[in-house]
Amino acid sequence: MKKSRRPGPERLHQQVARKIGSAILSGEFAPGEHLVGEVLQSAAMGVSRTAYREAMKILAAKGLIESRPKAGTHVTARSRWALLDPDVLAWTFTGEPDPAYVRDLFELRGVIEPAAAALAAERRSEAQVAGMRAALVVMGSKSLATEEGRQADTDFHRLLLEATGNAVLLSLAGSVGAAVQWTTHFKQQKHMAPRDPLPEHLALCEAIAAGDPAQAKAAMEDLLRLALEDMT
Amino acid sequence: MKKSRRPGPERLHQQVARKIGSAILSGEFAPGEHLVGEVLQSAAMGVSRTAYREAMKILAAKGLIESRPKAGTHVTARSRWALLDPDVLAWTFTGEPDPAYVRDLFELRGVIEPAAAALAAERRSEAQVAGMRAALVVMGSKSLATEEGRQADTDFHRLLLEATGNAVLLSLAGSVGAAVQWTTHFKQQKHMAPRDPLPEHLALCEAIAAGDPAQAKAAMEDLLRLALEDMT
DNA sequence: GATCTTATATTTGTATGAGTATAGGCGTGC
DNA sequence: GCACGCCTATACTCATACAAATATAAGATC
Repeated sequence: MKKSRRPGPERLHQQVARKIGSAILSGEFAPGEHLVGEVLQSAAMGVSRTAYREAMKILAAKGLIESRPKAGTHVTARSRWALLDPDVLAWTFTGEPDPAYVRDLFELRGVIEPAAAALAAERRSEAQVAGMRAALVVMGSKSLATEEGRQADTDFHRLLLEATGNAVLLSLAGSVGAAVQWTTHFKQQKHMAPRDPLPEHLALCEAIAAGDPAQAKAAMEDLLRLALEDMT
Repeated sequence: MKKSRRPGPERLHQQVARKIGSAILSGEFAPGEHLVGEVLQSAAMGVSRTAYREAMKILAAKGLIESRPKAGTHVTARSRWALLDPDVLAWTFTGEPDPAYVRDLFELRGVIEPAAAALAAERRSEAQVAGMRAALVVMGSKSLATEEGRQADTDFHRLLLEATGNAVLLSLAGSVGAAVQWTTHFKQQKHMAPRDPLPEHLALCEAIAAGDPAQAKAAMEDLLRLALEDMT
């Protein structure tokens, strides 16, 4: 699940953010719990205060923690966490993901993507249809077990969200896409052979190409239902 | 729009993050554009490199920028921005918000909240119903022009999302809620007297209390349609 | 005795300067 | 023309010192 485009080594402050972030998301640090001070903690981890503080700023930016002078740093309430942030998602899936969390994720997907499919059917351009078809051709030749196959799948869903012409929906693409990638990753890990999802994708694509919102929505709902059945 | 619970002064690195972040969101720095180096920029803003770098870490955590040694710091593609992040939202609304952006925001709300209302109708607890009713009582006594009235409105929608039992949906609550607050803020600024939205809220609340998903969804769609009519 | 005021100590925030590591650009050589 | 390795710009990391803020406790006042 490495990002092929950025092979650069993980910076020190990113490592620290990942460690503490994973600890928070795994429940090792509960909401409301106070972390030990910068000086002690950075010394304990063997990094400078600068690197540690920059990591804290990252976590604070994602809503996981909150710091104030004298009061120290404490984990915020779960409702304030940016659960759809790509990093938070990745940190969540470092350990065993909470089944309820995966369920919630698919539920959200079930809300967003059918509506997005309907919007895409209304507004898609010819170029976007061509792009989606091209992605499906790749999916047809490569399996989802390959990196290229998964990339084509992700591309297809991103193109669909782009076709909605809604920038906010598109900003969810990275999140939902990442979530889907992680779940398929787990699917692979458990040696479950997923069904070939190509037919549903083709039906969806054609509904969008035809400009039929209702049918596109129905096709997406079919696709998600079958994908969820594969999971459980 | 000040957070009454945290009156503390804005830290220096937060100020820097807000300034640069606002500049990015307003289009002053276009995606792909390179920012000048740390040393020069921090000196130009009259802050230390420490504060400036911590601000950069915040912006990077929200997906707005990306930094690498030698390559420098550049603004990332818009599709990678966390547009639903509370800070990003606030920075967006410091200037004149893009009408298309507001439209996209309401469109997303139109996708999420009806589905959430349906889920809430199925899963809400009695305590949650009581809480929602209490919020509506406050809304009935105080106008939306008052801080208490707006707070009650926000509370109602947050309780609704809590009642879905979906943590990911709940994490969107802060974002969508903030977005709604900002738009009503603009509504007030333009001296438009919004209609009293209480009747629709009551109908929605009763549908959820009755455990009727379809009716709850319809009631929420009514509410949003009327709210949007008020805006335009 | 209760409440407001003030002092203090602790923790995060800011500043500065030095040194390291990464990677883009450029020249050299093949 | 192309591949390789050096050079240098830039962000990254470190160490240290000082400033600002604020929760807590001590003190003053009613």
